[in-house]
Amino acid sequence: MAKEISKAVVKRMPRYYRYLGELLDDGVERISSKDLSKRMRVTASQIRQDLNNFGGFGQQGYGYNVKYLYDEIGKILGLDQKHNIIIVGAGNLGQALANYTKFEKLGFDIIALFDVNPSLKGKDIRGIKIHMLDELDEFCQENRVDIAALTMPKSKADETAHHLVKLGVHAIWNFAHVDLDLDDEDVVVESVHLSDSLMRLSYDIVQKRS
Amino acid sequence: MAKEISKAVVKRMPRYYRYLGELLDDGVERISSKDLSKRMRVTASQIRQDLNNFGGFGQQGYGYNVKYLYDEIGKILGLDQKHNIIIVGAGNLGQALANYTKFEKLGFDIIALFDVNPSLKGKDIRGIKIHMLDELDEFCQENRVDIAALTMPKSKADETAHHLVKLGVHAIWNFAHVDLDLDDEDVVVESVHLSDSLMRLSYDIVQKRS
DNA sequence: TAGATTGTTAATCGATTAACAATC
DNA sequence: TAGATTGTTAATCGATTAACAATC
Repeated sequence: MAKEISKAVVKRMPRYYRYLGELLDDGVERISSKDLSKRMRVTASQIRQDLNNFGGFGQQGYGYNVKYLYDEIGKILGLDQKHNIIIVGAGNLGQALANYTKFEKLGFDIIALFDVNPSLKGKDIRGIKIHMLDELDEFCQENRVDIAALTMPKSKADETAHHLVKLGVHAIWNFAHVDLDLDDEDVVVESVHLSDSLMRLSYDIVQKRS
Repeated sequence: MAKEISKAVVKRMPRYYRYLGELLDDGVERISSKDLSKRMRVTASQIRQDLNNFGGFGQQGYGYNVKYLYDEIGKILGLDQKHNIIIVGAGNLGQALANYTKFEKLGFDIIALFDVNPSLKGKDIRGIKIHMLDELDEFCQENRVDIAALTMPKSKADETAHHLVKLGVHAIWNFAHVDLDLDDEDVVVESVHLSDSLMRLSYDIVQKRS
């Protein structure tokens, strides 16, 4: 690729995608960076700068075509292709993710769950089978797995992550409360640390009081 | 307060807390910014700058006392006090959060769930009662509610958030996929947008391929 | 004391905002 | 055409890193 795009910019792209989706639903055909900036409460300058990292999607005097921009951002985010997800750890969080239909609409198909708990054997979530963990290797060999969501206790997360990488999984969505040590591996990791999020909220609460 | 501390710094504090907790568990008594920087893969300079926003917790020639620094960061994050959480939306995600015992250890007690679904009436999660939503007002009047976690569909989130603020809830942990419009309200909001996170992962996958 | 390491100032780097020529 | 609005360069702002005097 030409130039590396900064993390700050990438982080904002899903939000653009969301707002454009809403505009699309509302039947809005075109929007200027100025109007979008009002809705999103960011500067118009930032919107134009951000988008121009990826290409010139607008037109002088007109603004941006909502449908076109929505689709282009979708492509940037890889939403024009399907992704198969497996969930490793079929506890409450894993099951909650499997029940979430929103991801499917974005092209992310959850194709299996895995757990060590024998009481879950043979069960399924919305038709998505819960496998025993010892079936993981075979499953990964027989199916394309694009993303593995890690929803098991943190003590098992690092080990499992390394194992998944060996099985050919190159993307990990990490919900365990550890930083996975995969720096040398050919893998991308996105972590969701719920308790970190809760602590930030707690910090803001304390600040507001004082 | 003297000076506003930047969001970037605050965002890193939970991570420091986590690493110091691990060091504490490992029986490590003191650590230098240099050694911590190696573990955390950040610069020592950043660690010292970050911490000095809140005070001088270290000692020249010695480093930082792990237990002391851990406790101090805990105080900064408000973990020295208890927080009562209610979960509004007792679907899969809400139930998953209620089942998560980690939060309790950090001082966050989930005291009730609420839902509109009558089939959940009278049920409980680990002894935490699921109430019907029409009991929300009364509950908030009779109990101290510090944080409301919003785990309902996004169509109801904004309305519910406003209602909660009216009931005296000043902190919202938002899991709905919308930006709550509470700018004029005296409330702090922390959002967890799971699909945004998934899209960022997807972006990284596409990038790695090319 | 001498070595280690902080707290803090200065330098660098990157990200955001402002401005405006290009152009639809 | 005239007005609107982009794409892009320049200016500003903020965050990170480097350096080092202070001091345990």
